[in-house]
Amino acid sequence: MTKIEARTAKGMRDFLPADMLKREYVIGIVEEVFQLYGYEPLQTPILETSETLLGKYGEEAENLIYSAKHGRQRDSKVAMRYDLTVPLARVVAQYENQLTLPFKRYQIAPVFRGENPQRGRFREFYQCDADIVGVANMSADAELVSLVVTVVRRLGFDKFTVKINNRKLLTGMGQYSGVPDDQLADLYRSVDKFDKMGAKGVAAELKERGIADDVIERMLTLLQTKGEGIESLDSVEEVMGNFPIAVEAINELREMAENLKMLNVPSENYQFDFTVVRGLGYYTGPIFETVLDDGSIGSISGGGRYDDLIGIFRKNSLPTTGVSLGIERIITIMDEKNMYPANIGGTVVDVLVTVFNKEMQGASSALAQGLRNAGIRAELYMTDSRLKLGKQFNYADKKGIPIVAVMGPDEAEKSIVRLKQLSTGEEITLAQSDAAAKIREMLN
RNA sequence: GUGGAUGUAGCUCAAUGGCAGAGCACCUGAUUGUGGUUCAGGCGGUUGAGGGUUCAAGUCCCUUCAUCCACCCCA
Repeated sequence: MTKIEARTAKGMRDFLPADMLKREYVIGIVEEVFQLYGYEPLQTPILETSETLLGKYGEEAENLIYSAKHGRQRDSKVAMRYDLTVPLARVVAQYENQLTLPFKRYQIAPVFRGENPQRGRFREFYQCDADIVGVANMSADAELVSLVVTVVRRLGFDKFTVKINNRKLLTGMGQYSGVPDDQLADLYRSVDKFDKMGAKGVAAELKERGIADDVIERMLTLLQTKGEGIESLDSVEEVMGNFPIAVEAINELREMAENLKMLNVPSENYQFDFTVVRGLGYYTGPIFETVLDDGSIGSISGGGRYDDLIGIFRKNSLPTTGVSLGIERIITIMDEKNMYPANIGGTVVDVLVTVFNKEMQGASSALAQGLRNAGIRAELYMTDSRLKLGKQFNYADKKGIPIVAVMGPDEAEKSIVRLKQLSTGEEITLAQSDAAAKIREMLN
């Protein structure tokens, strides 16, 4: 029989135990902070009806949506979720009578995109979303920024910035500069590359798209408006005070700034940056994304307001804003910089209980069960070959199990046990009834 | 979708067109109540796949597949 090559599909990954322990550490912090801010868990299916997913993300993104069908189906009527935001909109519309507004939910789950994988980018990846449905004012948007800052700080990052902009402001700038309405999308796409290409690169690309030189110049000057805190907002308002949509945008950002202050968000962790665009089509108001100051990877979180999305599933829309943490990128960086506590990774086992010989298996099993009942994560040694203590120690050492409990005839007879801490080689003998307490002490 | 790089043992990699190798890992023993070190031995291959050139191909040529990196886009 020919063997099937063991491999994962393109862009898909397995997480072995050592990786999973790190992921669970990161996800645990994210979830803890989400709950600290009062967000509730939600789970939705991986498969949604195609109708639910299509037409929400823009043409380019739509090409990356996986469809799914079973063997007896000719056409695919369902597709794999592309993010967690559209499913949320669906849920809100579907269960509105069971939900109390404002609805604050979080969801940590895999999503699927048929992109070409590269560093920190995969076809299946986890998103960690927190969203607020039913609040139109900026206290919601500011809370999300505060939430992101708290998560990222707790994970051990200190040099990072949440860049904040407003879709309405971009539209206003386009109108002021004289960009035709039908070219606004092109404009956004080019401006989005500001980080990589700089002002000159963006200018060149806009020119290529057929936008006039003087328009480009006005636009780029506005985009690059800089200033401490809300100063940049003042400067932009001076120029665009006559454009209602720009004024609306600026007022929203001012309101956000006030709220961020009330929430004590460290000022070095956020700034207004008018070059932030964000790709997804559904954003309508403030938008934000988080970048590490050393620029080592793309954004590690993104979000913004999408007041119209729920309206696709329901007669009246609901004001909604949300944020998504890019946990895969965060983990990529944390792996590279080894930002995990020392006790993360390796194994979950606290103690290995040895088995001296076949006759002694009962005594060892009883000890292991006793430890488990006391809350100690105990592994009972198992093998198909000859039982040898040396091999059992070797096994514990290789797996990174910190403590070995030696249980032999002498110990069984006297109801004692020998505990050995592998890191120090230190060994003590004590009553079996005291073992759990002692192990707990040795683990600290 | 576009461009570049790379595919040899489980992993990391060698091998002028001339016998497919090393290190690590794994298993066994030295060592029948104690791990990391050491020593001895063992397991392990359709050189990604298919075709071509040649007395001879891991090596050269063609095709194809896969992976990685970058672009596009995005978390």
